[in-house]
Amino acid sequence: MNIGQAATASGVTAKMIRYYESIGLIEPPIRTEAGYRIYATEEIHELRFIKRARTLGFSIEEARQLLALWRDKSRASADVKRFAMKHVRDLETKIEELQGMSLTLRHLARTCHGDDRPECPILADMALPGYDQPPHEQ
Amino acid sequence: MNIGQAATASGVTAKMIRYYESIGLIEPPIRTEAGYRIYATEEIHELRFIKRARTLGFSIEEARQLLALWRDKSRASADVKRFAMKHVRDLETKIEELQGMSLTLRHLARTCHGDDRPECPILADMALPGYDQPPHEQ
DNA sequence: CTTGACCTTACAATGGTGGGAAGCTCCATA
DNA sequence: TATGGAGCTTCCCACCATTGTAAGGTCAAG
Repeated sequence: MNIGQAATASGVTAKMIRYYESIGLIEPPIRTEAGYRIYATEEIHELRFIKRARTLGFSIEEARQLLALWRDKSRASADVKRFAMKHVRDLETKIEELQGMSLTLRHLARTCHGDDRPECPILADMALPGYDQPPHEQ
Repeated sequence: MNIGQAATASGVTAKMIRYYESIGLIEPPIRTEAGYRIYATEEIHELRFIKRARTLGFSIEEARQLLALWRDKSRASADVKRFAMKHVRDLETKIEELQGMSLTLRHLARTCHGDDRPECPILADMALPGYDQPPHEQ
């Protein structure tokens, strides 16, 4: 199985497979005489694992740690669960941030007439001072 | 007002002010004889506007468009509102993506015992095939 | 044997931001 | 007045994850 087939089978582009190899996320595979990378089922599984981790929003470094947990057959499932729940909290923090932005903008938009006239509280608000850092200086 | 004071007044770091200038987001300010950038109240307002737009999750290119709308005193408020609501939809799409990830991980974590034993459905699931692209090949 | 698809490496760009080096300027204090 | 330190200047590099491109080698089908 060469890199193109591995890409199709795993859902990771050939480009990214080479990149993951270059950063040591996956082991360099054996090569043909001509220098072509050859992947076995085992490697495809790893790539799929990585792909799935990325889809779930784990960073590459986190995927690296997950891979380590995956390979370590003797680690406690509690370790994995802790790791996963930490990521869930990270995701939810991010979600709350975005919801804050969305809500603020919705509120602003609601007060905007949205007609031919130029007056617009959205832009007016954005020019207001002291919004990003609440005023708490000396 | 030099760049450091402008940074403090606007909440945008000096570093980023120079960057915004370099990409043409703000106009190059006048300089002292020694080459120091000098900012007036007007520019501080623009920087604050940009900062606020970024805080609300607009990209720099979007901030550029918002600035154009802001400067154009005759544009219809409907244009601004449309722009803002488009961004709200973008934000909500992103939120849904993250919620999908979070939910999936929560479900997986719930089925994981989280004890000393190594069996863990979280990692088992992540190695499963055909998850990221639903199976619809030939 | 040619052609085209695929492989190889290497380098650049993206979006925002931070970090740092090397050199100049300003201002206060000794 | 000299000195020192803070702040300014430009320039280049790093991050993360991914994509694009270019120049060249290889494989398989026609």
